[in-house]
Amino acid sequence: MKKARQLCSLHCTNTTSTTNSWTTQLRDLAKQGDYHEALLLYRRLLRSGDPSPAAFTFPFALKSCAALSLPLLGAQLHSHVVRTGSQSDPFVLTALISMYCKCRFIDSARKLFDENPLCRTLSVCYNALIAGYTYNRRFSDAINVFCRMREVGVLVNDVTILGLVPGCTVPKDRYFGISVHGFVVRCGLDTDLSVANCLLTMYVRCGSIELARNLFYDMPERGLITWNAMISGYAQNGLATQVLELYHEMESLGICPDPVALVGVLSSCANLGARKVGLKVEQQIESGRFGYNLFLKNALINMNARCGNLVRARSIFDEMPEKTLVSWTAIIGGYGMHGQGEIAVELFDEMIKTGIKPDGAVFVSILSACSHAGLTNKGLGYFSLMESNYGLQLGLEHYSCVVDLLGRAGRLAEAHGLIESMPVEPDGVVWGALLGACKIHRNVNLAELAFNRVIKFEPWNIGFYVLMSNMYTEAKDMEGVRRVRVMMRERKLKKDPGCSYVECKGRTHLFMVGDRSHPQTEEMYRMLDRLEGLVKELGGYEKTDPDGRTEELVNGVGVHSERLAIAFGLLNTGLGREILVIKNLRICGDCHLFIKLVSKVVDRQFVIRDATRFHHFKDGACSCNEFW
DNA sequence: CTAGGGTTAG
Repeated sequence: MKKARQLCSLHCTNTTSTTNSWTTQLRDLAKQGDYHEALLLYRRLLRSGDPSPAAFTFPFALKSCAALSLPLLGAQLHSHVVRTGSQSDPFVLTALISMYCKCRFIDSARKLFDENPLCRTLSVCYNALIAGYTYNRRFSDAINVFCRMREVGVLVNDVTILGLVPGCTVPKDRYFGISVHGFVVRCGLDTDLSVANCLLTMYVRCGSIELARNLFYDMPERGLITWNAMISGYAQNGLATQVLELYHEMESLGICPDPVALVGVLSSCANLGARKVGLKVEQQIESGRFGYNLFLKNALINMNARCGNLVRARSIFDEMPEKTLVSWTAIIGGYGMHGQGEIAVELFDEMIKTGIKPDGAVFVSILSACSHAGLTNKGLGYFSLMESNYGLQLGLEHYSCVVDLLGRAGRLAEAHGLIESMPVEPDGVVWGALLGACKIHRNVNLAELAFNRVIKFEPWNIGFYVLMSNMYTEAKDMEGVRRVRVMMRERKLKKDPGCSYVECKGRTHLFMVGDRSHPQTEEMYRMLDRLEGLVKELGGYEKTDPDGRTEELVNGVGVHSERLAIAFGLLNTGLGREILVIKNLRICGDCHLFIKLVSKVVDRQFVIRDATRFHHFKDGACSCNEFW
């Protein structure tokens, strides 16, 4: 790149270029995205003394100003345009409007549009203004311009639609989106691939995945972008299994994916804990056939971390010459997920040192990492810095992390106090975190309060009823158990228990809470008793946990599923081998301490894989093997 | 003037 620039400047200074070749060079630079260089060239062009040829280069120079967000230079160019009488050139006009819009000077764009009579007859000018309003998130203004365009009879074309439709971003916008879709069909614009892709993405963003899917299967031809839009659409809506299905369909049709598709696939592998597919994709990427970029590396870090290979995730991270905030968030979240909060903390501090400005997402990662590792005060420290030091808004997700943090540490009153002092209305997640903490520390009174709040927000969430019922069982409050059971029956909620999986000799074994269905059940329970003895003997809980939390191996409700998975793994896998435990960590984040302790006691390595959306496979543990 | 992408607790 540097060499190309040197060549270019040599060329520019040493030859007596004609206007055309200057313009061509400028255009090429702008097209390559080398906007800075393009503007330097433009300046030299001006200095060459002849102002009139500059007119041809205005659109490219303006585009560069737009890309670099240089409104002052853009305005200078505008006056230059006026001086040279170029404001009757449609290309220049649209470039000016677009420049102002991209620089967030939308009112200047509007002024220009209103004051220039030529503008009001040209599709391209309307298009630029509509796209500009959309870009500046002034969707209703965009709609108004679109309506006026139709009133005055200016031709609506594909680009008009492409500028307007992305303004539909929230579910309620989809009604407008649907009406535009109808208009598009009536005008015959629906045969345009980019228009169809744009509509497809619109449905995804408005949360109408059904409509997106219908459109996808109705389309007579699909381009790579169509496939990608559908894959990311599923991925963003949490439909990870559908992503993998679509990816397989793509493969069977012989369509070669590109990095965009693979990012969506990897993200779904991460959510499913689908290691086999993930590794296959990673190998394909390494073969170099599909291209490689930053997005893909971040997706690989995330996939490896969530699929149990934290070491690999770390090495990809370490080898990245350029790390973005997302890279840091992924690796910090990875360590947090595996209960290695200390490393997460080190990484977070290192990130701050390198001058990266943290955002809300990375704070969620670090707070939850602290929570899982019992680093309560460390986490509280970060929380207090969020607003004061980094000027970040505290969201519900941060409050829920801190309630979880305090709650796990047994500081239930403080957790409750924090909820009461929140400037925003707490939601079900926040109350749910308190409820979970009450479960760990057996505070039935506070649990009742949290339970009553949480089911107001998520009455359909079976997990909370099960949790409360189990607490009553522990407290031998049979009346309480009955009350919860009645509520569940009234609401027609069926038990949908959490589960863990362990891989052994190529097969995946599934365990529910308190499971006794496995043929080796007796052996497994004996193994757990032995482990409990060993851990207690070594004073494991007290020594390991800086905040003195305790966690029992077996509770009154039934043995946690990951414990069964571990017991099974210890019984059935060879010495020195890693035991892979797959657990829905979002439902039960408690397993880390246990795994850490047992890992020490038996001197074996456990690899945890997070299968957040694994329950999509619950129809049969075997079906997941196809993906793994 | 113009269609697709990574990270976030319970």
